[in-house]
Amino acid sequence: MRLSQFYLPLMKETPADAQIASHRLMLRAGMIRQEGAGIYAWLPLGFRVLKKIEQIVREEQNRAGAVEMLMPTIQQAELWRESGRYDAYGNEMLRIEDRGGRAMLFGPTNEEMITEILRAGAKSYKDLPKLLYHIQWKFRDEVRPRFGVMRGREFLMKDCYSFDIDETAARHSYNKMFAAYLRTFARMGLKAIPMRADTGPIGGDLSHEFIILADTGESAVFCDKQLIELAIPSKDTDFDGDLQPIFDRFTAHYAATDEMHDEKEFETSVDEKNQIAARGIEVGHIFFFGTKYSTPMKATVAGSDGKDIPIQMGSYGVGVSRLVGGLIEAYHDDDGCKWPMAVAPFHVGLINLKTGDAETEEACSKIYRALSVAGVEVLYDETKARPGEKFARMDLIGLPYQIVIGPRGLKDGKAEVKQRLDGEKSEVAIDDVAAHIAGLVHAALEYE
RNA sequence: CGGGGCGUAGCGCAGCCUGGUAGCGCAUCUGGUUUGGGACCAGAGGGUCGCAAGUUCGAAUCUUGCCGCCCCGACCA
Repeated sequence: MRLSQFYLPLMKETPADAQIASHRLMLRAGMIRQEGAGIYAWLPLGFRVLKKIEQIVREEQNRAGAVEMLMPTIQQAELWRESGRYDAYGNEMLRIEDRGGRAMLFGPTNEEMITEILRAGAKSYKDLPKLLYHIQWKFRDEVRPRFGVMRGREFLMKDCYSFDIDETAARHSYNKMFAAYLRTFARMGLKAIPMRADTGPIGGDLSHEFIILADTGESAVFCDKQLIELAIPSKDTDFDGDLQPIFDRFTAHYAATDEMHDEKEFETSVDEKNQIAARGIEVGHIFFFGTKYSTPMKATVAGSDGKDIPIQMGSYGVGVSRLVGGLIEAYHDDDGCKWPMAVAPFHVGLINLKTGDAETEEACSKIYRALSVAGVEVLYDETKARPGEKFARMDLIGLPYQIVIGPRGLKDGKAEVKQRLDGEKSEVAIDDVAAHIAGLVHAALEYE
């Protein structure tokens, strides 16, 4: 993509409203534009990151055996009256009326709808288990939206729902999502730690929040350092096999958010040198809730004895849009974003330092074409801006690699390559740079 | 939802106290000089001062109401 064709409205100055790094940088880097409290338009650059994250989530859901579908954003109040949540949900639910005066709502979540869908189509225990998910915009009329997309009112979420015949089977579904989440966040370059979460009236040990550590995190978290070093389940994990060892391995060490924190247990069960007390951002939440919806909504299947059994359910969310902010919190410096390759809006930024110069233009064009052919996503800055401005904006948007072509290097047949993550610069022969970078990009996109 | 604050040009702000018809920096446009880390000179465009009533000869400025946004707290993917 040529920068002159892209839409990238950057801000040199910091908007007064943005308090935390991710919000500030997303505004400055032209990723989002606020359209209302907690409501954002995704500009081209931000949209590309959002889609990359969404795709990783999708691939890992699919790998775990979940099946994608799409439910609407607008729901009928009637459905929510069945579960009793229409009145219980409170002011967080955005209520709407259609022209016929019917009560509608903008979905804050989809348990009722998916239950209705399964109820209509699953009649026998032979139709279970099922894992269904969608990636859809939600709206929760938060009392206080803040921190940009980290805490918006409208947000993109992946929510998966499991349907099982009994608790044993439900635990297996839960473990699938547990393992899938470990992989999902790891692929984005995030260390997400599963932490015990409140299970409410259901009880049991089947609710976990996945937390990434960040100084600006919303809640205090406490965990054992060993958790951070555990190996993530590999690509060839058999999701139909026994996943309990994975679950056990990741839940063997202490990890809790402040509301579940037990200081005494923390101090006695975790070596002092391994005690981590930090701030965290919740990026995923998995939850087994049994028959909470299936019973009131009469979602049952016939068991082997012919008797109706309410379906055992769980739900599994990932905050896709929130992750964009979370990733910046984890990867940035004073100059801007530092995207991990897997979620970077473009893999490489190509800078022509002297637009209008026949030689630098020709060199850039060649590199641009070679990289494109190699499947590398390039943002090519061929604008007339001054060098300093080009460097600064490339740092701001944070593409993993920058290739800098100027008369000075060209004279020696060299291109300059800068790695955004560590700022390391190197010189590469102009004829080799495209292949060299393509190799680095492809290597960085490999995962286990 | 309690407490606090703010709405003046795309962004950041001053002017308001003490009413007299709007200004600064950055950005934008034109011309010129520059050209390896957010240039310089000269010129230009851009604002019904959030909205509505009221007070007044006259309101960005004073009064009232409404709307919007932000921050702290309680709550949440």
